[in-house]
Amino acid sequence: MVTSRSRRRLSPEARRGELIDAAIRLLESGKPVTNWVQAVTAEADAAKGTFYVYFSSWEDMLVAVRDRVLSDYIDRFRRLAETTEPVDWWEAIDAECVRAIDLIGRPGGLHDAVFHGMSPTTEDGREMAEAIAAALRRGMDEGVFRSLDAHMVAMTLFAVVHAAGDAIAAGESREQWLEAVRDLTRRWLSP
Amino acid sequence: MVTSRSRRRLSPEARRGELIDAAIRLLESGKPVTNWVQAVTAEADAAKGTFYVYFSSWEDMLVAVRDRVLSDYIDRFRRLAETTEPVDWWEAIDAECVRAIDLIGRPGGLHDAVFHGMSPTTEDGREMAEAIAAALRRGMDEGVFRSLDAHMVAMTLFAVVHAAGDAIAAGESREQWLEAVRDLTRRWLSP
Amino acid sequence: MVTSRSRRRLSPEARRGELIDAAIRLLESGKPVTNWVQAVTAEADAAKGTFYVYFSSWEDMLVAVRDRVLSDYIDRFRRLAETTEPVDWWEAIDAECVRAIDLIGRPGGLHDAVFHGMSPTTEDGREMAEAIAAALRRGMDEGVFRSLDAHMVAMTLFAVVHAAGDAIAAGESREQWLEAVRDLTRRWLSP
Amino acid sequence: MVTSRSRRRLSPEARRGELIDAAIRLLESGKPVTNWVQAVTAEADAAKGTFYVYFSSWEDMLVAVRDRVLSDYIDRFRRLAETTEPVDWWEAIDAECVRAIDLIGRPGGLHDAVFHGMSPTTEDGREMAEAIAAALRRGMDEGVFRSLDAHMVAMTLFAVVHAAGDAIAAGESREQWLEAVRDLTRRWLSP
DNA sequence: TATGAATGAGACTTCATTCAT
DNA sequence: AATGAATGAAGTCTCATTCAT
Repeated sequence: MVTSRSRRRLSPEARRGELIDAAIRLLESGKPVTNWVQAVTAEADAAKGTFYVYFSSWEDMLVAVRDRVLSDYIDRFRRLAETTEPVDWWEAIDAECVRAIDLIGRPGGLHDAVFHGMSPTTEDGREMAEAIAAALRRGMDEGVFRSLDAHMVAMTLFAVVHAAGDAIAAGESREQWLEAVRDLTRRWLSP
Repeated sequence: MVTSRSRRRLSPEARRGELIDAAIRLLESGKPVTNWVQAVTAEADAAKGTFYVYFSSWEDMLVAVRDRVLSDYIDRFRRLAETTEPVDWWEAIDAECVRAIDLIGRPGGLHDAVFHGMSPTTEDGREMAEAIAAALRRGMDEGVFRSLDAHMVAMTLFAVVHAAGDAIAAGESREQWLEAVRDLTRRWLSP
Repeated sequence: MVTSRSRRRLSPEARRGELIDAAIRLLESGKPVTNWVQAVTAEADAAKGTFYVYFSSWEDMLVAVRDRVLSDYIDRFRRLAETTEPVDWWEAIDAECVRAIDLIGRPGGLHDAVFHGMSPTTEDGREMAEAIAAALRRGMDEGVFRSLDAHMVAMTLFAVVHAAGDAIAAGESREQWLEAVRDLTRRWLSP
Repeated sequence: MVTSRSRRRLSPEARRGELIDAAIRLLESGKPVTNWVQAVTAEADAAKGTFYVYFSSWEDMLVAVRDRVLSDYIDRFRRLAETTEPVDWWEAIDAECVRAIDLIGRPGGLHDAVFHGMSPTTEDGREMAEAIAAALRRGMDEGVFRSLDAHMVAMTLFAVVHAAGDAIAAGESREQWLEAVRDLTRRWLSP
C-alpha cells in the first residue's frame, strides 16, 4: 500500500488540529492500538516525525485531547454559572447528565483516556470540578438544590454519571440508567 | 548488586502466595513501577523465572490479586444476603461503605489496578455486583430500603464509594466524605 | 491434571531406556515440541530432574537416540560384510534402501534429529558410512557391483534414499520413488 | 566496547540489502551464532531495532536470504528451459552440478540454512525443483537424456549434489566427487 | 535414586523518540 | 515545516540446567 503522500504544507494550527482529530478518532474507534504515535500520524496522513514537531511526547498529546474534550463541558458549565438569564436548574442538570453519560457510554477508549486518573488533583480535574461546582452553587443559592458542599456533589455526580456511562457501554439499558440517575439527583438534591 | 540469594525451596502454594503478597505490597506502595515482573520477584526474593512458573503473564497475576482482594468483600456481602439473623441494614450499609472507602482511599495503586476496567461484564465484576445487589435486595424486601433495581444501586454505590476514596486519597477530608456518602444513601434509599 | 505419580524405582538401565523410548516416541510423533526436556520426562512419566541423572545434557540424549536408531542398521550392514554365506547383493541393496526410505519417510522429526548434520566427520556418521561401504565393497569384490569408491557410493546412496524418504513424507508416491531408486542403483552400479 | 556508531541514513533498499549481505556473510563464516538478530545488525553496522524495521523475524530474513541465493539458480535453469538456441545438455548439466557443488561445498552454514528442510512442499522448493525439472524435460524431449520423471530426477540430483558438497566441505576430495557425480549422471541419464 | 521447585542468562520484540535530510 | 529511517533502552518470556530435599 504505497500511499505516496507528498509533503503537505499546512499552517501549524491546522496540522496540530489534524493530529488531535486523528487521535480522538482512534481513541473513539475502540480498536486496540499499541503503537500510538505511529497510528495517529498514519491516521492524520502525516509522517511520524511530524508528531514531535507539535507534541513533545505522547503524554503531551493526551493533555491536548483532554483539553479539547473537556473545554466544551467546562464552557457550558461556566456559562450556566455566570449567565444572568434565569435557569431551569433541574432541566439543566438532567441535560448535562444525559450529555455526559452519552459521551462516556460511547464505546471506545476516549473517555477512559481522558478521564482515567483524572482526580481533583490534576489541573484539568480541578478546573472541571470547579466549573460544575460553580454552577451547582448557583442552583443552591437560588434554593432549587439543597445546600451541600458543591465540590463534593460535583465529584460524586461525576462518578455516578461515569458508572452509568460504563454500564451502558457494557450493554445495559440506557433508558433505565438515565431514569436511575434522574431519580438519584431528585432525591439527593431536592431541598 | 549481587545479592547472592540462596535457593529457597517452598511449597508451590507458599511461593505463589509470597509472589501475590509481594505484588500487593508494591501495588499499595504507589511507587511507580514499569517492569512489574522484575519488581515483584525482587520484592518476593525470588528469581524472575520463578514468576512464570506460577503466572503465565502479568495479567494473570493481576487476576490473582483481584481475586484475593475481592473475595473478602464478596464473602461478607454473601453472608449478609444469606444470614437468618436479623440485620440492621442501615448500619450494615454504612459499615461497608466506610470499609470500602478506606480500602480505596489507602494511597497507592492497588485499588486502581484491581478495579480499573472492572465493569459488570467481567466475571469478577459481575460476581461482586451480584453479591452487593443480593444484600440490597434483602434490605428492600424487608422494607428498610426503597424498592429499586438492586443491580443498578449496587453499581452506583460502588462508583460513589470509589469517588470518595479517590478524593480522600487525594487529600480531601475523610470525615466530610464519609458524612456525604451517608447523607446520600439515606436520601436515596429511604422509602 | 494431577497425575500424582509416586516414586517409581527402576533399575538405571530400565529408566534410561524408558527415557530414550519416550524421546523417540515424541520425535516420531511430529508434534511440535519446544521444551524437550520437560516433554520427554513427562512422556516417560518421570520427573524433570531425573533426566539429568541419566543424561548430562540434551545433546547427550540425542546421541543416545542416534545410537539406538543407527545400531540396527550398522549391525545389519556389518553382518552383510562379514557373513560367509552367499549373498544376493541386488536383493540386499534393494531391501536396505526400502527399509531406510521407510524410516525416513515416516512422518515426524526422528530421522531429522538423527541424520541432520550427520556428515562423515561425525563419529556416528563415519561408522555408518563405513559399515555400508564395507558391504558394498564385498559386492564389488564379488563382481556383482561395478568397481567404484565404496565410501562415495555409500554417501551418495544415503543422500538419494534420504531424498526419496523426504519426498514420500511430503506426500509423493512411495511406489514411484522406490522404483526410481531401484532404477538408479541398477544403472549406476551394474558392471 | 562502545563503538559509538553514528547514524547512517540509507534508502530502505540499501539498508535491507546491507542486512541481507551481513546475514549471508555470517552464515557463510560458519562461526557458531546463537543470537542472530544481534549478530547480523552488529555485522551490518546497524542497531538491533533496525532489523525489525525490515524483517518481522529471523525466519523472515532467512526467506530473503534463500530468495537471494536461489533466484540465481532458478533464473539460469529457466533460461535453459526456454532458450531457442541449441543446448549441449551434457555440458549444461555438468556445469550446473559443479556450480551447485561448489556453492554447497563452500564451508559455512549458508547452504544449510538455505536448503535445510527445503522440501518440494515449500514454495521455494517447488519453484526450484520445477525449474530444474523443466530444463531436464527439454533434454529428454531432445533425446539426450533417457525418459524419466523429470521431477524425481531433479530432486534426486539435488540430493546427490548436496551430498557431494557436504563431503567436500568436510574435507574430501573435490575432484573425486565431481568425477563421481559426472559418472553417476552419465550412467543414470543416458538413453 | 528420584524429585520438581527454582534459577537466570539471554532470546525475541516493541515503540517512543531522535535526527539527518 | 516536514519527513521517515534509525535508534536502543526496556520489556516480555523461555527453557536447559541446578540443587535442596
